Amino acid sequence: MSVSKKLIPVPVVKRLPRYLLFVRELQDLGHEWVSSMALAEGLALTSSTVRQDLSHLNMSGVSKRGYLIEHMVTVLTDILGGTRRHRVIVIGAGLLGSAIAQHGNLERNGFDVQAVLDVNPDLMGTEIGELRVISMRNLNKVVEKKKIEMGIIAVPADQAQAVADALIAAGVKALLNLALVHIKVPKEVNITDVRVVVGLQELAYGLSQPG
Amino acid sequence: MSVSKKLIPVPVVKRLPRYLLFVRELQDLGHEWVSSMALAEGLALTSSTVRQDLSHLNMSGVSKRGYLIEHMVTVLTDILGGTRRHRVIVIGAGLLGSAIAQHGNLERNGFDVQAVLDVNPDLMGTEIGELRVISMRNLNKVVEKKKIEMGIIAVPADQAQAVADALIAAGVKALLNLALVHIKVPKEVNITDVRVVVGLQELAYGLSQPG
DNA sequence: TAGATTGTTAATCGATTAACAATC
DNA sequence: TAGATTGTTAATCGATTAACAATC
Repeated sequence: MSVSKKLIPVPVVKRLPRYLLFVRELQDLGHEWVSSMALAEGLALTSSTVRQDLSHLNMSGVSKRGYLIEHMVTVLTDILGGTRRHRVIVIGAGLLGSAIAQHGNLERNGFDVQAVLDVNPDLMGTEIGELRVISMRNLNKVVEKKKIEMGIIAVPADQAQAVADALIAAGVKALLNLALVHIKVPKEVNITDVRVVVGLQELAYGLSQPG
Repeated sequence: MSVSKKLIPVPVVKRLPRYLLFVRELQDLGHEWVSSMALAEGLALTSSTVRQDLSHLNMSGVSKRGYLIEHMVTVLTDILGGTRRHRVIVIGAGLLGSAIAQHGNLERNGFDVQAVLDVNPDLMGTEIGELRVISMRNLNKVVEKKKIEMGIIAVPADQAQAVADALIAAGVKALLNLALVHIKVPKEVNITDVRVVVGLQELAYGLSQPG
C-alpha cells in the first residue's frame, strides 16, 4: 500500500510533518474539513502551495468543502512512517541520548526505541526508562536480533563518525545525527541532522539583521 | 562591525553552520587554506554553490590557494552569533530541557543558559548543572534582569503556545521550539523548530522510497 | 610562464505563486 | 443557480549550476 504517486520533492516532504501536526490539532477540536486557505493561514503558506503540496499525496479534496481531515491524518501518518512501527536504537547514554530515548513523542509517532548503547563501561546497566544501557560491543547482535532500521547518534562530536560507520557496517540504513560534526555516509544511507545549537545560530543571524 | 553586505538568502544561512563545522575541523588538522572544491567535496555541494555562498560573506579567496581557514572561522562564527555571547533561558525542566540546559555545545558556541524555568512546583529548586529551576512566575523579572534574548521551549505540546506567548510578552524576540506543535508568533518574532521526531519522520519517508 | 582557482555573469533548473476552468 | 474551492496549467521567482575571464 504505497502512497505517493511519484516522488515527493524534498521541500514538500519537509512541510508534511507540519501539515500533520496542524490537522491533528483540528481533529482534536472536532473539525471535519479543512480548506487549502485554512491550512495556508495556519502554516504561513499560500493556498496555492498547499494545493500543490497535497497534489503529491494520495488524496483529493472536494469543492466548496476542502479536504477531509481524517483522511489527511491517515495519509500523512502513513507517509511519515507512523502507521507501521519503526525500530530504533540510540547510541550514547548521556543526558541528551537518555532524554530522547525516554521521550514519549517517539513512541506516539511510530518509533520504538529498542535499545540504548554506550561505550562507557560505567554506564552499562544504567536504567533508562524500561531499558538498560548495553555495550557498543553488542551493536551487531542487537541490530540483527531486533531488526533495527534507524540509529540515533547522541555521542560527542569526536566519536560520531566512528559510531556512524559502525551502524552502517551493522546494516542500519537511516541515521539521525545529533552530534555537532559533519558525518560522511555512503549515498545509499540516509542521514538527517537535528541540532539545537544550529537552531540557535540561525536565530542569532536573524537577531543581528535590521528587519 | 556588521559582516554581511546585503541580506543572506535563507538556504545559504542554513548551510553556514555546516561550513563552520567543516572548517573548524580542518583547522584542528592544521590546514591553513581550503578551496571551494574541497569544501564542496566535504559538504556534498558543488564548488559553484560554495563560491556563490561565500560571496555573500565578508570574505575573499585567493586564486590558486582558496580561502584562508582562520578567516572563514572568524567570519562564520561572527555571523552565527558565536563572537558575542547570547543570553538564553530554557522553559521546561523535564529530561529534554535539562539535558539541553547542561549541554556544553551551547556555551562553546556563544549561548549562555541563564536560567531554567518550569510551571511544576515539584521541580522548583532542582539543580540543573549550576542552575536551580525557578518558577514561571519569575519569567518577566528574569528576562529583564538577565537581559534574555532567546528562549528555548522544552515543554509538552499543549503548553507550548502559552509559553511562547509569555516569552513574547516578556520581550523575547527569538524562540527555539522543541515541542511538537505549530506555534504562532507575530512576524517580528523569530522562531525555529528543532525536533527529533521530525528528523525520524523524514528518514522514514526516505526508507519507504525505492531509491 | 602555465596552471589552478577565484569571482561573477549567464543559463538552467526547480519551487512557488497566480490564474482559471472544472465542479460540487 | 450562484458561490466557493479544488486541481492543474502557465508565469514568476529564486536558487543552483555552468562557464569563463581575471588573477595569483
